[in-house]
Amino acid sequence: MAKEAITPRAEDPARWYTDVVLGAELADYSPVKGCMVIRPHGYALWELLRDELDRRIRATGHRNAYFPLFIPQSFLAREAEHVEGFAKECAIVTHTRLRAVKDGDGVRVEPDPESRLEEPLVVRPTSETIMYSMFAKWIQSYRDLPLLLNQWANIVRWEMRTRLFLRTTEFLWQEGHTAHATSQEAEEEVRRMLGVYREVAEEVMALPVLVGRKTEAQKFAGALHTYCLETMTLDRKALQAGTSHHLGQNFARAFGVKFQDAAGQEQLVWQTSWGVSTRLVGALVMGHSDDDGLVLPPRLAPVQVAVVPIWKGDAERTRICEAAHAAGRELREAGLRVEVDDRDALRPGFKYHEWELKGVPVRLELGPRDLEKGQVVAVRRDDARKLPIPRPALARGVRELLDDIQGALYRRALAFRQDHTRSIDGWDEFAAFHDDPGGFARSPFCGGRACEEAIQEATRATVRVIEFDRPEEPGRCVRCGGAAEGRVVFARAY
RNA sequence: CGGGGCGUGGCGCAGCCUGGUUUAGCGCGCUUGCAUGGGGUGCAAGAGGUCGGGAGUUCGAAUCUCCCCGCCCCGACCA
Repeated sequence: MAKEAITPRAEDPARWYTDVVLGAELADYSPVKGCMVIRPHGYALWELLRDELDRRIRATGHRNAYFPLFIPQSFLAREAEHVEGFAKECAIVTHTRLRAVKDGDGVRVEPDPESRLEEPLVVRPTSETIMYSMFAKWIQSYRDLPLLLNQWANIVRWEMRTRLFLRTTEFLWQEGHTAHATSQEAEEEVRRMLGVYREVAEEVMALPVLVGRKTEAQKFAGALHTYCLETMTLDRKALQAGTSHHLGQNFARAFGVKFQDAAGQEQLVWQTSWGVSTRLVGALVMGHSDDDGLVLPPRLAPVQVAVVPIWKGDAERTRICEAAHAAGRELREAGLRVEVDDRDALRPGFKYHEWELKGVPVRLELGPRDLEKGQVVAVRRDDARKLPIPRPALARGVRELLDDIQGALYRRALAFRQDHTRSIDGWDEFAAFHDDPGGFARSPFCGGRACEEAIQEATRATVRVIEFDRPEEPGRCVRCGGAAEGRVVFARAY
């Protein structure tokens, strides 16, 4: 029977996650600590996700641009909170040349002292500073506003502890940066883009998310306030899936991003920034996969359908493979991403496991018996159910199946989150909850920073989100008993 | 940065405590051939290792000692 390729989630969620990512060939460890190689299957997934996001970012009026990887060190220092937030995780370029030095029998290289830079360059941990230095140059008049830019880029944050996709030293992301004439316009922008993220998360990734505001302690360094999406992983932790910041005029002041309004008055712009990253791929794995490997929502699966021909002997092989390729062509013409697995020397069972490991939503089995009956046997990745589809209705049948799986994955994830979300008012129950079942605790919170720290100290849980749609519900803070306006969501987080 | 674990063919490990019958072995994978083919296929033949690095102890080191390096996991920090 089956060889155990993957550590069961119940046994060790951390290893399970790593096993799924490596086994599905999404990524691999790189020679550089904390960095990863995104393999073709993982990159294809990212590209599909990127396209979904990019389309919506453009549709909301933004244009793509590209700013440099390197930022003058002094730029980071211009906005006080921002420095504090990022100083501890920056990679710095100090030299521009290597030189070869004889070392015993061999040669080693070292930075050439002659090439030391006068001002070191920081490898961008995010691009606010370099972008806004340019905004200051481009924006003169209220007629130049709003400025709506987006950039697809890699960034580097020197994290102490990394995990494939969820937190890597270098990662890929999209960062939107906008400038507006009024605070209200900026606020609308911040919420609009959060809505875009929510739509992609829920409709494309089939991941239900909570949306709302971050506390002072959790917001972006340099922002007025931060909005976010939080999703629940299958080990019941919270994972921040996207953020959208109202930057106010903090950076405008620091970089002199000013415009003349219609009345001829000079004013500082109001700015926003928002981003999602390759972490979303991790969220996807953490949100749907099982002990057999990756489970992908059809809308993002690089391979939506794997056709596995089943034959006995050479004569049959030709016939069956022909039929399998014909089915594959038909599905491709219907706009689906299809792989026909006609590899010889591998038995069907092996292929089943392999495609399951890679998360392919639908597998089609086509053997002599099916050919006879004029059908194809479809097998769903999400619940392993098999159902025959009459050959003439193939494309329509598969499409419907994919749509059904997309919906089922969302509902399953939503039910999981609901099952592990609890309203908790008392401290003892609250403290125990995060240890034992774990999940999201909706609890009254006073909003105090010290209180939040004390809670984290005691339970390792933090405020993940103050939901937009929370009911007004005066109560007593779960920790200090002080006045609380309503409940916030607490959880341990990635 | 603290705690734990681990470095032995591509991957996973055994051997180490008690140094020498080890020419360093096993499973998986890989190559070739034949058979097989509706849930991880069988047989046969092969390729592949300076035992993480350095120094030391010893007649002799994968095995003992010291130093260094790297990786994974768990915490503090973070998208």
